[in-house]
Amino acid sequence: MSRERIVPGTTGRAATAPAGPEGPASPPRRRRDAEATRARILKAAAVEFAQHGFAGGRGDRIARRARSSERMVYYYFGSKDGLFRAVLEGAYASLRDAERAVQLDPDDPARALEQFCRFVWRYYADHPGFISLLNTENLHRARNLRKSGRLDELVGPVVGLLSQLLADGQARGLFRADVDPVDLYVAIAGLGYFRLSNRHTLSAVLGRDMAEPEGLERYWVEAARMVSGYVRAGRDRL
Amino acid sequence: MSRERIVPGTTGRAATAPAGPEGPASPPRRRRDAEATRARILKAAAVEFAQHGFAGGRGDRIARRARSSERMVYYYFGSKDGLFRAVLEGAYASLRDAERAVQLDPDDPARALEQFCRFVWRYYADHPGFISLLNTENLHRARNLRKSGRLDELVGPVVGLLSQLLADGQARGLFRADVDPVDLYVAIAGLGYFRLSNRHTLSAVLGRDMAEPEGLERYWVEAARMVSGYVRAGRDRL
Amino acid sequence: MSRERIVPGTTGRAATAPAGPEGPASPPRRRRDAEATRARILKAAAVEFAQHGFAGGRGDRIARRARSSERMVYYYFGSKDGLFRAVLEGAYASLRDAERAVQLDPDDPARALEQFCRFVWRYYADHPGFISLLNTENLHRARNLRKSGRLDELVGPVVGLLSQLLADGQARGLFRADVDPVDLYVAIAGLGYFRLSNRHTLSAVLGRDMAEPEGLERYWVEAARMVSGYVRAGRDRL
Amino acid sequence: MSRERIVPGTTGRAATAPAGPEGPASPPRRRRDAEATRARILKAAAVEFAQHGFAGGRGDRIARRARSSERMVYYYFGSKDGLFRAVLEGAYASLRDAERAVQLDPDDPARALEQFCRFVWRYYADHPGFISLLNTENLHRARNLRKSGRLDELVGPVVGLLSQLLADGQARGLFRADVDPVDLYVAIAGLGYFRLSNRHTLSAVLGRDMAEPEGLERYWVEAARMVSGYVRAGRDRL
DNA sequence: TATGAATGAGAATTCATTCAT
DNA sequence: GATGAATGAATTCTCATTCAT
Repeated sequence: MSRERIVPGTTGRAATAPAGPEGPASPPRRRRDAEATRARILKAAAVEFAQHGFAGGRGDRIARRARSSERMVYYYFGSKDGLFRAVLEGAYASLRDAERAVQLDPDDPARALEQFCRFVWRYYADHPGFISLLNTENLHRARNLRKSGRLDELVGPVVGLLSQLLADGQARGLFRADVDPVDLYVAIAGLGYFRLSNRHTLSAVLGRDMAEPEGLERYWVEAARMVSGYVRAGRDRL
Repeated sequence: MSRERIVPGTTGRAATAPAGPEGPASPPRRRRDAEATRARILKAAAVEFAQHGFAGGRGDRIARRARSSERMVYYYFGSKDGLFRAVLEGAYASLRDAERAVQLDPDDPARALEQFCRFVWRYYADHPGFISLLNTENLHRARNLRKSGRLDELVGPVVGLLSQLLADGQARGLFRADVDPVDLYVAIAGLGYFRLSNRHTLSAVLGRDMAEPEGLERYWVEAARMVSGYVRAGRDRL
Repeated sequence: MSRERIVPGTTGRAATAPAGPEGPASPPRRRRDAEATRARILKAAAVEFAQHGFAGGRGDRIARRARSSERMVYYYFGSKDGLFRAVLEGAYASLRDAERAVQLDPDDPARALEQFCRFVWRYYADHPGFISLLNTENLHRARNLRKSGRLDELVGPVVGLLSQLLADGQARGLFRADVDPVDLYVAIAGLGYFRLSNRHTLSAVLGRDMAEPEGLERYWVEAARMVSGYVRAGRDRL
Repeated sequence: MSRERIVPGTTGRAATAPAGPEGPASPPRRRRDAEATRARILKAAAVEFAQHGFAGGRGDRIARRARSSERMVYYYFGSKDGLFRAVLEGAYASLRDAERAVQLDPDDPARALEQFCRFVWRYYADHPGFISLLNTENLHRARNLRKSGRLDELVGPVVGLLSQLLADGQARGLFRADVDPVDLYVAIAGLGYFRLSNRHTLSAVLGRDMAEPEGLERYWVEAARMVSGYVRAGRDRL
């Protein structure tokens, strides 16, 4: 593990080369094989690590799911560690891309805040594998993330969005002035994350399916109320 | 793994029965040793699984930390699965015991609610291993917990306490009437859990140490406000 | 490789526990199994490494030759490195034991010198595996030997013997006074070592079997002359 | 390994033919590149095999050091075996070339003998990789050398030179008559070879750096005395 | 002449577990 | 109640090599 190795293929995202003047119809040339193989492995690994964690993740299952060989895993990613890191980076990159695409109502900070919450929570609900990956990475004390080198690139604009939104609301006298955006983000995230990340133990203990859509929707409605009420102006002295 | 085996020794907590009125008496020699060994293994395993997860947990490290042998691990717990289950049960039992001991102000529901939140959050802060164990168990879709058989016995009174507290507040016209205690519990728990369970990735991404005591305290103050504001009567229509 | 591991069994030589009053007839008790297994592996490894070097040595062949399993190799020696180190230490220990047992004529330094040469040369001829092991260890720049920790214990009295012998001869006026014992030892050793260590390439190139007993004996006779002539008094000015 | 394959390009030395009378001319482009690549690979392989032996030698390291690819290694040399053989042949060819160039004083056999020794010993000192290669080839029982086919071509005139020199000295009554040139050559070679080939273990055991220039020079002086004394006439009966 | 992708076979090492006493 | 010896079956990773272009 962790030995430095020369690794072929592109490290970045798959070739989304602009089609250019020759039109969009270029056939999948041979070269794509490499990237396709690499991508299949990466995807299979994401599933495997999400399902079994890092230590529990098995190379042969990844290879099988990717319709490739264990050998290719090492060819493209060098080590199990390297593969996990690539999966993790991919997961963060996807989140960042989603964050960049969020649409918040610029004219209604209160509405925008709810949209923000909904985006965060829905992302968790739609990406259970991401939650699992984060848990695994935290088990590792974020060592892969810290080693990544691409960290800057991977961090999304989410806190910035929230800051902006809060500033807007404050400027309009709608929101109170003493809210820390980072802490608020953590609170919002926690409200959505925990219910899903711990759904199995919670379901076992509380006797209620935590991921069931209607219950989840009801919960989100209340959680959004909690957040909205908290930021509302005129409630500072509580 | 997983094979059921007949295993000697008690499965429950070690006999730490207070000697009581019969005096200090000579300690039962042999039995004592056995239970001491078993307890050391259990503790060592709790540390190991918290640090490395289930799949990443190593029998030899557990044995070494317990100043015992791998052989003894199997002697007492039958399998790695069995050992993990025992650790998990122990963790839940400890939580339950703590929950049973919570003191909430019976005359001031608002204060009681804050005490409740503080208890939950502090428990997480004081038991990082418990968080890790829960994450691992959720990775396993709670299969150990569900298989446990002792589940009833392990579930603490925490939701009951919250329900009671809410009912008190409602009766006094302090709290709104439409709060679901389970969802509120999940929200409270999430507010405290996520920040700590994901502290390493959050710290890496947000550039702020999420477990640092002062920051944590400030966060808890705000989170408590969020919860208090949410349950307060007269805010239903929001 | 090289990870520290707890390794069972004695690290030293096999139990040559003095029989004591109960007589020498103690039957091979169970306990001996471990040492017997360990010894078989060690011997098999010595053969394997001598035949194929370290990198070319195969664990499965060692296991097969030892009538054991690869697993046991790791049980007893922790790693391939550890096994090689044990083999090397064993080889040096055997040499040291042989050196301790050399008999040199105390009354005839000239004769003693020839006995000394003969001992060294014969040891090489009788232990081709030792030569191969030394070559392998030199390929590794003696890293195992230096890491050994038991180095003092492993170095034999051979240079001391030669020094003594030279001193005796000088005291009697038989040997010249300016001979460096270490350099002389290296010269003597080289005279015997090279012919055997390089016998295959030499045989191929020179067209004569370098290890053939009669040719070897003739060579030794001449080499002994060379050494004797060199140390003889009255030849200093050459 | 070992499979015979049809391989392009010359097996012998790269075309370093002096341009001669036909002038400097424009260098043949393509061919030049190919041979340069081949030569770089060969050199890199020599270093790699000298450093790690045959089994320990790694194709990727060779490729990297040669600023080429593993693929090219196979393109030019067909197999690891083939590559090693080429390296070995190159090493012997270089030795032969050096031997052909030795200058021995034709008028002073005693001096010539010392020159001979010095040449042999210095060659070892200047070519530690050659020593390592020989050791590796002896580990393989000289199978590559024997299979080479170019063996005649590769054997240098060194024993012939020594024979001639001895005959000269005998003719002049300076040297004794019963010296076997092959055995003497082996003795001389051994005196120089062993100290360097085993320098690491010797240094570890004897506590003195065997390759340190001054110590080495002193040793050579004494070793030359040993050889000179041995061949001198009038000492036959010893 | 060159190269990137791919690979089967095997290597070292580890893991959870059991046997015999 | 305890232990040292043993092990089958993985598991990660490497190696020399070949394919297709």
